[in-house]
Amino acid sequence: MTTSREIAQLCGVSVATVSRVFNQPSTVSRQTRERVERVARELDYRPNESARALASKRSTLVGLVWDTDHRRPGWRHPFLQDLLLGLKSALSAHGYHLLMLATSGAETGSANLPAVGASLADPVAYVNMTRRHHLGGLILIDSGSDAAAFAAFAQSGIPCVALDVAIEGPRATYVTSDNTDGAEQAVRHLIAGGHRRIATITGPPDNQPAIDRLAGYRRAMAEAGLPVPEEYVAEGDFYRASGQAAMRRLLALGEPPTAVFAAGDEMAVGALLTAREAGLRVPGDVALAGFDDIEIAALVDPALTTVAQDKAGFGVAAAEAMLAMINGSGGDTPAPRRLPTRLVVRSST
Amino acid sequence: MTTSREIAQLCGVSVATVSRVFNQPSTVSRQTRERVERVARELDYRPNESARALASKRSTLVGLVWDTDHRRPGWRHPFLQDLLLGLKSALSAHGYHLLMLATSGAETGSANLPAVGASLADPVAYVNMTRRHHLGGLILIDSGSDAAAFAAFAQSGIPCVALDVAIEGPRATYVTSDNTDGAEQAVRHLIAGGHRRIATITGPPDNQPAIDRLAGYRRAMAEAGLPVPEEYVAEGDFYRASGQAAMRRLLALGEPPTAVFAAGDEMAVGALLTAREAGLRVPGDVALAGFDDIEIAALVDPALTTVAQDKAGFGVAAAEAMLAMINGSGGDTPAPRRLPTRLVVRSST
DNA sequence: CTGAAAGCGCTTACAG
DNA sequence: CTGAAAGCGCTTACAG
Repeated sequence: MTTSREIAQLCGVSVATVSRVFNQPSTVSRQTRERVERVARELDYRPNESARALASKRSTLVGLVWDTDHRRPGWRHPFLQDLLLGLKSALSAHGYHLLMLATSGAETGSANLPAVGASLADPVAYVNMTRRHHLGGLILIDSGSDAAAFAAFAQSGIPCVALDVAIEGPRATYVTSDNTDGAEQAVRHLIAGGHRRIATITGPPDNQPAIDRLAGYRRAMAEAGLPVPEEYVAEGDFYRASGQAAMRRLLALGEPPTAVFAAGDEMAVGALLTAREAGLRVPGDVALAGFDDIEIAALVDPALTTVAQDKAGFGVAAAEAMLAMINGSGGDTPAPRRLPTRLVVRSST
Repeated sequence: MTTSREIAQLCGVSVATVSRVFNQPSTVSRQTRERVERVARELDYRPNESARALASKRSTLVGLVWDTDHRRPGWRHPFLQDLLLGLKSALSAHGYHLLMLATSGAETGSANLPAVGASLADPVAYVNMTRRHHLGGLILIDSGSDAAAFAAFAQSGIPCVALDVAIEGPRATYVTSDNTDGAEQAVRHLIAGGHRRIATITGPPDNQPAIDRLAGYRRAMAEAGLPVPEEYVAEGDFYRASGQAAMRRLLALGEPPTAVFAAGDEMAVGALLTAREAGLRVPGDVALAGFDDIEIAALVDPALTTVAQDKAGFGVAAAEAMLAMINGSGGDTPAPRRLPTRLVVRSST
């Protein structure tokens, strides 16, 4: 590994000048700058990240908080792969790397070293990791009910971008899909298909996207002047089994719905299975729409009408917000972003 | 952030002693050690990672090489989420974090700073990143045809663990499923079901798991004394569309197979769709088995018989191999691991 | 068993 | 525009 000292010697300048060429190029004369740049390129020089972070207190790392504790409900993210891909490529384009922060398992840490992993039960641990590594900020992926911990991060002053959960703080923002609008589109589509008895299967009541999707359902129903009897709002938890259970309850009703909007595709698939078991034709006897457009949505029979999110765009938007805060002058925290969704009509409606 | 200096002052010792308590505890008297440990715990002290890495030349980071260049064929990993989960939790348990290394996009790097991202076309860039960040090693995920680049990493002396691709080098090893055995199990199962005309849809011919699965198919066929006409080996690329195309070719044969083993579930699903289109009943007219046990395998109709890999165990095994090399005395590179697979019989056979 | 000192490779005021 | 110097917070021979 070539060091700044070697470059400096070869160019007949001090290491300070070499450093300036890469950090405040405008303060260096064009002549020296070009000389240093050329030699650096030839020797494939790049500053040592540990030294740079130590001296400048800023690294090129952005932390990812994604609690994978087995003991958590830990629902699988509907599109983690695309999300990571978007995050990573947008960060990469600006020279940043994504650090998946260790989460403390039961017996984290060696016998001697203090524990290294963090748990969302103890947000301070993450804050400490952020400072020890001089991370540029934290990207927060909700794994179920991390809102409280995320709020703590947001207050710490560390740049934070949360996905699908609203946070606020001096340097905190979030990215989400326009869940309300997406749900509204789906329910309007059902209404346009002639349905009037339309039920919904919701996500967990403390989950923001779930709340917003329910609001979209209610709004579309209200717009059309359709009633929403209490029993038509069946609670689920985004998992398939809860969709099955909710669908059984709906079908057992005196006046069962002729259409169901499930706030997540997994639940929609569960509802589909239950309808099939009950001998109902989909969409003939009951129409079904979901949310997320996960891979299996297109594959079940009948293929599921659903609301697609901009999966990779989600990651890109989060990365952009983070970079804006890192490079920004400080006061300019980006506003929350609400990405548009798109109704994908298939044969289940 | 409390520093080692503060701890030292509070304990009335030198920073050297504080450092020793955490790095070579046996060289410190029990009395001082306990005092330092207590104070450190009270102040929630943990060493600054940048400083530690700079001074010791070793960090608590392990790099993940996963090329996500859009221009690559970039087939989606069949179970990236579980893989990451396994990796992350096993690394976390030993205080290591996973660093997703930036890949150079088209225009990586700011105007002034040298480009930061690396491309597999230029393995040296990754090697440099490894040294600049003092990474403990590199975990290599193949995204299609990275074998050449991976071989270069393996020769660099950096601890490397590849997933599903065989590498060798002074400190290199790999983890894979027992693909041959898994395929053999699947094909034996078809044979046991009375089939004799059994075809296979393969993965790319340069892909190691694809090669091994084909070998397993051949072995099972040979064991049973069944012929394998050339046309019964239909090449695919692991994607669904290739499974459809291959299935069409197989069905057009003079003597079409009565059973097909696809070397990947996506292709098996493609084959299933094609069979359905052709008006064939599965498994009545043609039985189908896949490989991977991805989520949709259980969901298609009929549900797919397939070979399940130990998804999270994959990540754990890779992490363990890496940790063994990092903490090992040096000479002891772990032997490649071949994880057992498990046949999951469903209704497509 | 412990401390003083050098050093890891940078960055950043401070002078000039 | 440039350099000398201090410093970032640790670790690690080297003495004692």
